[in-house]
Amino acid sequence: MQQTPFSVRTDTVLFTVQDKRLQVLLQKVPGKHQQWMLPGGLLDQEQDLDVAARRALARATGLNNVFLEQLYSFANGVGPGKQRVITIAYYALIPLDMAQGAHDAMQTVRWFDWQSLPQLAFEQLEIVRMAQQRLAAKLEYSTIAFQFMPAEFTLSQLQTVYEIILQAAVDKRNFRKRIMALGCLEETGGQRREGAHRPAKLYRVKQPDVVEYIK
Amino acid sequence: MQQTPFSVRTDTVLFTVQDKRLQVLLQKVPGKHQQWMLPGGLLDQEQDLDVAARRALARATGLNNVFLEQLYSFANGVGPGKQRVITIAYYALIPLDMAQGAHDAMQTVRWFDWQSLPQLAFEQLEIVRMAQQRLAAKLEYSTIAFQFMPAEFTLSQLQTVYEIILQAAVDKRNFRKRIMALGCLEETGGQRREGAHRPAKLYRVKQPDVVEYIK
DNA sequence: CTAATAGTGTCTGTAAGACAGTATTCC
DNA sequence: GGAATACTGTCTTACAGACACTATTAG
Repeated sequence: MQQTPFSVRTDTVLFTVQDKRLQVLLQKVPGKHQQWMLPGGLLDQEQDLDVAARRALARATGLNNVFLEQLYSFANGVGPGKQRVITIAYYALIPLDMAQGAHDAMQTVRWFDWQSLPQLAFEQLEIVRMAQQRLAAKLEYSTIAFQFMPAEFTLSQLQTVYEIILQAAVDKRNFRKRIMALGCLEETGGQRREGAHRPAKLYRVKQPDVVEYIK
Repeated sequence: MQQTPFSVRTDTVLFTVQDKRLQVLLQKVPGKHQQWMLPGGLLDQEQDLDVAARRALARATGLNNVFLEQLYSFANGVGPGKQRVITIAYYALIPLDMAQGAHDAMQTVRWFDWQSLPQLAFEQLEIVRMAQQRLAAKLEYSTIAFQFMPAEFTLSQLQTVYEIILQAAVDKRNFRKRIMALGCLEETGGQRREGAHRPAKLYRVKQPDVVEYIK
């Protein structure tokens, strides 16, 4: 059987929440002026797709050990005589306080509001859309939102993350009841003062690396 | 940048429910004695991965227009000097009354209870496990189970499908209450007699091609 | 009349959602 | 004391689950 040769790449939608917006990290297309793309790269001798995606993300941002999950695969760039490209899309989340680090690490990357991205290859826009949908869905039935949280955080911070991603206001009392009922958080004992008002209790996630299904 | 050449294949876990078991269709490995594999094939100039998966499935089984969804992608067969293979896994469902057709179409395929499969390549066993988990999860939050149903069916048949996939007994009254509340079914007006007992009403799915998220 | 499956309603407990006032701090 | 955010509890409603008897048929 005649086989077509393929290139295979992983591309990752890296999310964070910053400035009251859900943001996506994009990387400059090398050599091209003001063109952007998802961080990613061609697959070579990596054993594992996840490893390849993590490595490409680390190369672009300097970030390791982020939450990362496979999203969907696409066949792009079809055309007679062209080499075909298979894209394995991933999405990843980093805590609020690491976003600045990603930005500074190299000057080739930048955060964009996910709803006002610059020009991207068509399939990459589709990937971002799909990733945002998956993220919003997972907020409802898993503890994925904790992946956005720094080591210590207030419940108001967490609520803000939910409101931004779901694009809807959330009732404070019901939210706290629900979150605390999960049993995943514990008080650190510390407080945060940041204005002319009562200080907020700080919490931490008991098992920060575990994303659980709930309900 | 040096590129490794890849083969890309789609492999599909085709499910049906038959003989009170969730069954998976496997295909004989050509040339090999008593070895089985998931129906699938190498990708060539297909425009779309879904199209390729459907075509490979149709080639093996003669079936078209089945419910089919992408599952996950894997990088297999790693080894120095070897050509690497990327597998895009799919899963598909067919109605109870089409399973016999798939079996008869060619003598190269057979249904197996998903819990007692013959020897398979390791990654294919993993794919089946993952597909079964996805299917069981989707039963709870979507109308995917209707994809197993023939054009007309009884509520007891439908309940049996749920019980087999979830591997748990279901209360008849609560089940009917919940299913009818979805508003996806309508009575055909017909009945089915099949024994020394009261005949069952027949139902059909209002929009058989739509799988909805519920709750 | 027996055996076998189809069909049906109520009660109870739990979880989600609506809703408003007090507490603490900084200036 | 004013402004700003943290923090807390009750009531109502909807859905999920437990539970048992009648209906209809073939033989």
